[in-house]
Amino acid sequence: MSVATPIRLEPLRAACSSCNLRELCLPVGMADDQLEQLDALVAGRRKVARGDTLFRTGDTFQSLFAVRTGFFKTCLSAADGRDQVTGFQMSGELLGLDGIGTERHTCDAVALEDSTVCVIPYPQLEDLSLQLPELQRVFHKIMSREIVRDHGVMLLLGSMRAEERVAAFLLNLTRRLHLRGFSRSELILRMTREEIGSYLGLKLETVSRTFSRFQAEGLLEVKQRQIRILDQDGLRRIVDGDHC
Amino acid sequence: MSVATPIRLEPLRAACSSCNLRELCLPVGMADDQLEQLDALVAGRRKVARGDTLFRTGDTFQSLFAVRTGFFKTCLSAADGRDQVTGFQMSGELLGLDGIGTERHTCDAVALEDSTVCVIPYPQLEDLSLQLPELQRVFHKIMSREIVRDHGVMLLLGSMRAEERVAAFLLNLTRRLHLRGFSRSELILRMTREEIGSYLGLKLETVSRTFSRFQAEGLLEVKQRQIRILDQDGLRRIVDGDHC
DNA sequence: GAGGGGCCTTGACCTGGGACAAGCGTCCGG
DNA sequence: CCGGACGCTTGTCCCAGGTCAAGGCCCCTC
Repeated sequence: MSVATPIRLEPLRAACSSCNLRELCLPVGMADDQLEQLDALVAGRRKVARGDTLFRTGDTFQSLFAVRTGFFKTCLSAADGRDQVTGFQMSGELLGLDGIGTERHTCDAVALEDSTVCVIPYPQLEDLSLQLPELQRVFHKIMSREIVRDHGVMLLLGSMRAEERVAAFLLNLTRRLHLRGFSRSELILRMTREEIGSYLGLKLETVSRTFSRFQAEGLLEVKQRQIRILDQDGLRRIVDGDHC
Repeated sequence: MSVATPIRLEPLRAACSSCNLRELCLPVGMADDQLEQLDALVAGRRKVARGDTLFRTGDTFQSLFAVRTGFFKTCLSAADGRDQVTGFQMSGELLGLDGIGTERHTCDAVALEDSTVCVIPYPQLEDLSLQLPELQRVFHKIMSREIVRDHGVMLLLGSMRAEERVAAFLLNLTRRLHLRGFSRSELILRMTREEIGSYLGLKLETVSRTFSRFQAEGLLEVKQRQIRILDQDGLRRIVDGDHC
């Protein structure tokens, strides 16, 4: 019973060419022969247990990570202890782009459930993308989309009301989950109310109250972290500023 | 008197190699022979009069733009007319990175004073960066830094109080101006209170009141758009959450 | 230099969401 | 099966910042 489980040391061999995430991840749109070269690039997989960090602020930047299974948050901590969740990442999404500029990571990446990531050594990625124009193009697009996503979060934080923020958050999550084959209407939150609040610039009580209000209005069914969306259009109307 | 001024049609020839912004702009850290190739890349300059837009949401993306002289804002407009300023750009900074991902611009770029930009056709930039690893590296770093900057704005919008936001904004502006050889303590705002407010997630009245309060506390001297910073450390203390 | 239109400031009042506190559910380890 | 910890909900109160309104300043044009 109390025998320690041996730690898996052999790196799990990754293979983009046979990965079911290839349409969502770095390989998107690449030809088969190019995919083989990508396979050689990915250095292996790494498991990250729930609650553990994949990297933290200040760590020297060496690799990007593609989420294979599981769920992450990235968060910034200001000098005075303030904390800001800057994003939630699910399978197929890239972690670590923040580190390229300064060669150090500028945020913490924490697994919100047991997860695995593909490790992509950055120097090799740069080398390979000199050989594969298609890879370079995809990579630039991924970075650009991250910038656009961040601008969307600024819009949310800068000019939306609490209800609108929460509705936008739920719609965004379900959209991304749906792309991955999950239900459009049912989801299990992997993060606490406090983490949602930090991401949305709200206090956890406000998030909780907003969920309760949405439930009372028949938009949602909320049971702890299980959410069922009953009226997607209703949520959409809220996001589009229909609250008057 | 009423003779129409002829429009300058000949594209002003740009030359990164002799540009005094080369340490702040795309050419940062590149060798002389590489700079010559960059010169060939830059398609020319474009003037943008105060109030005019360089590109708008939905325009097809063709080029990046490096601000040469002047000052810009980028802003998002939500469906319901809400507006969010996502950034202010000054000389040496790149505009248009948002367009790479979708091949359309996702925000408007508006000149806040008469400005000139260098036009960098994006397909050529991609081609050239396959030839010049150094260019690729610099470009990736610029994109990554933009992501990090955006995360900083999220922290500001998500967890700072009005005073902290305004103080952080002023410090950020003066830091960037100082890099460009301007005074660390005096600046002229090129944007309205409303634009500052939009960027900081505040109403213009709040920005105005905060300026007045800072002035009353001896931190600043405010005369319309002319600002003189009297106590930089004081501002820094405010940003670091010293308000209790 | 008169008039007008942006833009900015300031005041008075109001409200959305924060702060604080109490209690509940659920899950986990012993 | 119990106890405790953590996360969630809900109530009450309060305040930072929003809203609305009234001038004031500055600059441009005629």
